[in-house]
Amino acid sequence: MPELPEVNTVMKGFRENVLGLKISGVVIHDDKIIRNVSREEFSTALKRRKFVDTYRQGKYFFGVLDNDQAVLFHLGMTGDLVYYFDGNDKPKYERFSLQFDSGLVLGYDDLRKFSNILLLDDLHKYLGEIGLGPDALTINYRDFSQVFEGRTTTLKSVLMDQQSIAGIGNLYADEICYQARLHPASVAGALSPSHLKKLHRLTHQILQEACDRDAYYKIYPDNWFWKWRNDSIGEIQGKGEVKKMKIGGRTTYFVEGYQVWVH
DNA sequence: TGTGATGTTGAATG
DNA sequence: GCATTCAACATCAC
Repeated sequence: MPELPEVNTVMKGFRENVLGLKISGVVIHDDKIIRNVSREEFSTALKRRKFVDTYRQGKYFFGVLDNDQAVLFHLGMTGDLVYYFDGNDKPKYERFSLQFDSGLVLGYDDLRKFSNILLLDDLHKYLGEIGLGPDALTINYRDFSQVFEGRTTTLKSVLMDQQSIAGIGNLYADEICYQARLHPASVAGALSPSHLKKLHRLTHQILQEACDRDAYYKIYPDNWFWKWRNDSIGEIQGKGEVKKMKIGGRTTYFVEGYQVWVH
């Protein structure tokens, strides 16, 4: 689920619900869910503190504490934040929860446990260490086009490479390729400046529109590829047949003939 | 029933 | 260095 717009929406909810509230308790159900410190260290660090800010780069979002430490919420494939007052509303796969003075509980729900939850002293230092690329919403054209230079892999693989551009996952990569009318298996380094300009513009546009709609795909624009990107594979009127293939190990949908293969 | 696929990523391999 | 594959985990659809 979570690519940049989904993470941005989760972060918005976090800001609206818990910013400024004092943390009164921490409950950890799964010992491995906090990856870099023990459950005791995590609890001690958070108790009686407040989140005062958030930060996001790509799919990585941080809650910043009032002592400048930060908690990374990297949601993996199935991570989500759930807010409740009544213990009966606890999500099914809650791995840990934070209790606030107001009685509100923030539950961290994660079925598949691919998430990365870290307690960090310096979030920007951490981002440097993992070499995360510039955020896909704000990357400028020069940086964007540079990451394609000399690359022999596919267009889609570069779009999804978090060290090149942070925030694009499987679904939005397909959407960008479709709207750019470029085949996702096009050779990245073979794309012309006009292709790259179009890709850069669409990346911003698509992710921004998705963020504006709070990643609620039911209200995505009608002309998006989104609704055809499923297994009831058919024909898009006047464009071509919807096909499926593996690119970079990921299931990829595209419209044959409509999306030009540059190589 | 077993098999393969699922939005994430990092580590291992070629 | 770069590109690709697999593993981490739990569930679901066929």
